[in-house]
Amino acid sequence: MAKRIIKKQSSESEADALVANGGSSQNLAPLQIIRTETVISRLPIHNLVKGGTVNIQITQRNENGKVSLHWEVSPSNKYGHPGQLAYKLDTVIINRIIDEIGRPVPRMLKIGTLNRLCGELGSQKNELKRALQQNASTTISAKLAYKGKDGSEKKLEAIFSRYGVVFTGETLPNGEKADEIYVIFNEPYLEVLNSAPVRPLSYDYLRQLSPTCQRFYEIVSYRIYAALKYNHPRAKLLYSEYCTYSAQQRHDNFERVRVQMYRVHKPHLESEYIEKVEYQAMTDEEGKPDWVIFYVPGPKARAEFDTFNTKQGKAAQSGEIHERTQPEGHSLFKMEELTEAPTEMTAEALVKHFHLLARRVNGYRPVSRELEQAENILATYGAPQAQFLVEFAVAQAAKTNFKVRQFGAVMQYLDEGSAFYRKRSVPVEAVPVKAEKQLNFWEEAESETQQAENRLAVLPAAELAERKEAARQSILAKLPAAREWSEEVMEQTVRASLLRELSS
DNA sequence: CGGGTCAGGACTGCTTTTAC
DNA sequence: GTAAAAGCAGTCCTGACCCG
Repeated sequence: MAKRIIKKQSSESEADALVANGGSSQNLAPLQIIRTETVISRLPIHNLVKGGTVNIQITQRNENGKVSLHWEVSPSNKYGHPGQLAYKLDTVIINRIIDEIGRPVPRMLKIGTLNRLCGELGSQKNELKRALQQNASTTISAKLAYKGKDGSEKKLEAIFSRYGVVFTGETLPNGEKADEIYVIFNEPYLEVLNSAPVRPLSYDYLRQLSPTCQRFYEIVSYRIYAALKYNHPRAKLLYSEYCTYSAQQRHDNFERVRVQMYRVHKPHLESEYIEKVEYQAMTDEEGKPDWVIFYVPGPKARAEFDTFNTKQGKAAQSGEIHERTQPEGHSLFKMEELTEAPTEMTAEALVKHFHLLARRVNGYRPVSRELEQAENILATYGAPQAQFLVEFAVAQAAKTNFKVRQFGAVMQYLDEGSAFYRKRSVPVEAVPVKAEKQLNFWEEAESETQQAENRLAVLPAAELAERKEAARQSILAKLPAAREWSEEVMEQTVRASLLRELSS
């Protein structure tokens, strides 16, 4: 059986070829942009931390308690957990060859000789061979849903290894002797490679980074890209999720976190991919300390964004678009829940954004009065400013220890936030909240709100009416559109205002 | 070409020091 | 008091060399 080869510029008719030449005979000048699939590459497989063992197991449930994402990586006892070299091999060599070949990806890919790959990665031959064996022998148990590049709903439910390896001189499935090293993709992985959206990364940049810094770049680039696309000043990333998706150790002491992340951030700050890093303390659902990390994109990120949005990059954008259009309940990753901006800022999205930031409630279902309030804000201020106002309100409330619980509380900050928004040259900083303070924050919130409600309940009728009227006038002064609100919405907003007064 | 050995370097996590 | 940087120890990687 004759071996069929796909050249770099393969024609459509050749696309189903059994064997592809991954570039061993071609110039290996790196591409400026590499497009990688957006499903499996976002989840951790490799142990990038030296000196420690990692147990990669992620399970996420939706609001109904049903498993929406299961991801478990089981390395081979014989070859060990794929580490840094195996990671570089996947991201620098194999992903690049896949990108060069284009879609559909053939089942069998020629990746080169040990010597040449060693030259590319600067490694020893036996180490490289082991890295390939580690990648090939590591099994993944996955259950997840994703959106295909054609927009269709896809599922990945399988226990699989991504590919097998045939070394030089060994026998290929077609009976021939391998003249170089080949990887043979297994069906679940091949399906993802051919159906998942892709997203662009700067190949030159990721190549020069150390593995942990490269992984950070892969993770944060989604957020940076989104922040630039939607013209937001900062991108956000949860520390806990960074740790989960990079398989790095998670600390609960801020000094540890800062030092750990300092090293990860350093090359990106030096290269000006990131201009500024800020932390905001919070707690996760289990009450463990966590931090929202804000990143101000630097000139390099902007230049990258511009490149991706011109010539070569245009074709590679589908990935980042699809990641933001996951229908509710089908979100692949929890990481998406803190994305800087939904594709379209609807009233529902705005309310959800508020409850996520203010109360760490995921998948909140807005009630009608909240939707009405959000619609009013959107109509008055427009989507970008509306989102800013929500974030501003949450930050300002944290400053004064006001435990915002209802969307109506945002109304209190509209004029102040709007003034800040107009002076965009003056950045609104994240309000740093000490971890130890934050630990008890929400525990206190319940009782404080209850106390405020108790105070409200015992107010003399005359004083209550007076306070309500003052609050109503204040809201109307701040937000002329409030004149159009229903009585119920106005009542709720006034009530939120009074609770704030009484809890301070 | 594949594999083994080994000294030096790189990286990570943690602690301590320094600067403000 | 806090943030940034330096120092340290342990582990793993890297590159050179050698052998079959």
